[in-house]
Amino acid sequence: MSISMSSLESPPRSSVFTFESSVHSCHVLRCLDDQRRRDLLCDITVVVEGRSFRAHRSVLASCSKYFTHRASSHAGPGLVITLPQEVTVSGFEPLLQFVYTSKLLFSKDNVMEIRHCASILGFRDLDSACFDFLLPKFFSSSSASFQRMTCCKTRCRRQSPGSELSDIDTNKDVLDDDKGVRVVSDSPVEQDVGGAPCQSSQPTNSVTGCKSETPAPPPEVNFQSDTQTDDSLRCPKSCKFQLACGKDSVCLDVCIPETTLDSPVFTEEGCPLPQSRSCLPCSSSGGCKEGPAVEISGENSSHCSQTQTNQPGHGEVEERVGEEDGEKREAAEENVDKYEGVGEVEERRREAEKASGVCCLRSPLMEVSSGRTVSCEQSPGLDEGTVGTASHRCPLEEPGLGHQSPGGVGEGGCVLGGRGHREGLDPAVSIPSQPKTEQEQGGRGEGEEERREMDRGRGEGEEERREMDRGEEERREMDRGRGQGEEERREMDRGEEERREMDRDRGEEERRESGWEERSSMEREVAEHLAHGLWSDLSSPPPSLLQDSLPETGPENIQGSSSTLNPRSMSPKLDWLNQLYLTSSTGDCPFLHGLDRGMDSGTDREMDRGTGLGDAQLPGCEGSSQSEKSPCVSSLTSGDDGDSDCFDMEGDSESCSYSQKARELQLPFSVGQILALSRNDFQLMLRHQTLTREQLDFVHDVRRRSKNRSAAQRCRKRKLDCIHNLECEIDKLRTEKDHLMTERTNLIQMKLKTWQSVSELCQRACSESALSPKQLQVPASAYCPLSALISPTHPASPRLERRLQPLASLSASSSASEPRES
DNA sequence: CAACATTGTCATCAT
DNA sequence: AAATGATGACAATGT
Repeated sequence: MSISMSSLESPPRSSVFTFESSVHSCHVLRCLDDQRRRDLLCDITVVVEGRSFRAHRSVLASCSKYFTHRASSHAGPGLVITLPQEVTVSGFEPLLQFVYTSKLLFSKDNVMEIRHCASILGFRDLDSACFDFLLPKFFSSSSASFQRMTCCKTRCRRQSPGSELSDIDTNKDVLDDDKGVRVVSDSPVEQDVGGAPCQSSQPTNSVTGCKSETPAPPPEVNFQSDTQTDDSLRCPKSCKFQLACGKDSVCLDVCIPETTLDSPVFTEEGCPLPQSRSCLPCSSSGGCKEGPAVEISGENSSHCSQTQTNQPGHGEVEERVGEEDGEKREAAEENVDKYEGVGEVEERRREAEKASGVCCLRSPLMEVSSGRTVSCEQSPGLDEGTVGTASHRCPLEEPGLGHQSPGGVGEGGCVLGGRGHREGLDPAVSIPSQPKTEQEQGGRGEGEEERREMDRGRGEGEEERREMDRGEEERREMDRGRGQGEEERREMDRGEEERREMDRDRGEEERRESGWEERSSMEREVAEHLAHGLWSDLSSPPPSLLQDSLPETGPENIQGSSSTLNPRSMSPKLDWLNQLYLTSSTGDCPFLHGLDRGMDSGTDREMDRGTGLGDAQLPGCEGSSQSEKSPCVSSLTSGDDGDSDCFDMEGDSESCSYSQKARELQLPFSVGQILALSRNDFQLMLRHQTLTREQLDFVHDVRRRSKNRSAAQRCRKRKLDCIHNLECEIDKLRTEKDHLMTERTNLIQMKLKTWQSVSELCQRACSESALSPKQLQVPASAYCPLSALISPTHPASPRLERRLQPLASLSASSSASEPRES
């Protein structure tokens, strides 16, 4: 994210904020690259095969052990380093570019040289990270090998040391296989060889997130035996995953949007989470140092990266489990990764690249080291190699991308930076801001739309979440039933769509100017979607805290609305709360920096409506900083552990009475906060407040009632749905019964005819064989009792039908033999 | 005013 | 042990 205000590391109640700019490092590296190209401030000359390359020694040293050693041993300016003969220009040049852009351009022709050079020069970020994964992909003729994940690859290497590279060496002839190159360079969606290291090649059902068939993993990959492969690998509902997510909603948010965008989810075992889990490049090796993910194709890399963060076995990041805000921030960053590579533009580029057979590898570590280390900064224990956030991202991009994007260093960072810029850091790279009209037209409808998006994002691709989405659908139906301006809302939704269209157009233009052209409108939508989806859950408290504090705060407080509405200027008593907001508010979200405005207006109004407090009662609301608000999704959906649910304040009277009581009790926070805070935040709030027994009881009472209220609503809705489903079932069964009855009638008629023909045949047989009917009846009775002949309409028993069959065949044979006899 | 629907709340159980 | 969700039951309110 471009801006994040974190204060977790600061002691509670002390309003210390940290400004973090994730675009800063991106800019730095970009500038350095620019300087290198213009030979500005370069202090080292690298000679390779007689050719000189100017660069900055510190930059080179930061990426290469070789240069670290050589450059540090030479103090003066004008250092000239002649590389060993083994290092070739074709191998070194891409590496140099990689150093300054974090993107590695390579083709099947020079990949080995690059790797060789990287190995010689000690490129930490590339050697094991990239080539250990990449080369086998290039040289493996088996598509199955492409389904392996990076982490697994690393693990496999450990399991069977040297197997990979030796395979490479012995299979160089496969290098020319276009398949390999294409795979590496392209999106794996339609390919028989999974380009992404972290998933199988089979697209999954976009709804279930599961695929029907799971190709057998390559022999050397043993997912089952891998220590990383626990239940959480296979089960999206695994506790571990949820723990890592902080809440399941996060996981879902993370998982869903791809499906929403028809971007297939690749899974390892048919479920989306395994894939994400299995994408952990670092966890397997206990840190990214050993093997940062070298992922292929933006889409899937994004899949992986974004979910990795939520994974428990995530190296050092795992240690931060429990630091919710850190996770939230991290998850948000990962959303950017997801944002990356998803888009038509990139798709086209990949196709073009596929044709050229040239790939571009972006190093996650470079990105990290280049700046997107927000989480890192918050986790002092993380070193460069273990920087969790970006180390999961190893998208492979086409060369054009790198060139076209000035912010080549760290796409994700740039994406974030874009938003960050938009928030004032650098208008030059801004994404078009939402029109002001958005706020006006947004209102309820947009809030609803955004919420739907959030819920969509939260729900698709995961069964449980779908359940919740259904709940949301139900809730919407309830809303419709209540006649809450559904038409108007649709109108607003349409308006929102149009606005987005306009935004897209404008955005394309601006992005072209600012070097963001690789971000398609679709990608941006994805970003919005993700941001909203994720942030809705991640930051449920802030909006409520901000907004719901209003009803609670009396006129006296409203007068000092600046302090009431602005969490950063709230009473010192609530400083810790400020931190709470800031660490999980839209301010953290790179997407929402540019998106929250319209949405917030919608949610504001929604909340206002819910609380029965309109704008008139909230004079400060309009003036409050938008970035300080984040969407609060009032949802009846359940399933999350209560961390994400915002309170649906339906009961105005209750809320008012609560507010009155709260005032009487002199609660230091509002009822809205009580209701809207997540469980953890709520407990945190209570912990930070010294409340009397009465106050505590009240707070818990209010919270319990509100939760129960929404639970009752859900329950009733479910019940109604159940009834409806049963009614549908009854109808269906009725229809089936009618059908069966008709069929029965037909069968009875057929049976009657059959009996008639049989009796005729019997009679003919008697007459032709000159037997008396009695004589014939004796043997025939064994098969065809007369009673049945007399009343053929009587439901025949299966036994009777069985008896009839040989008789019928007998009759048929006899009738067939008749002509011969005659 | 009765009948019905809706909604909030409580009690209880399960997780 | 506490918090939470689900659900049956009851009461208040609205239609």
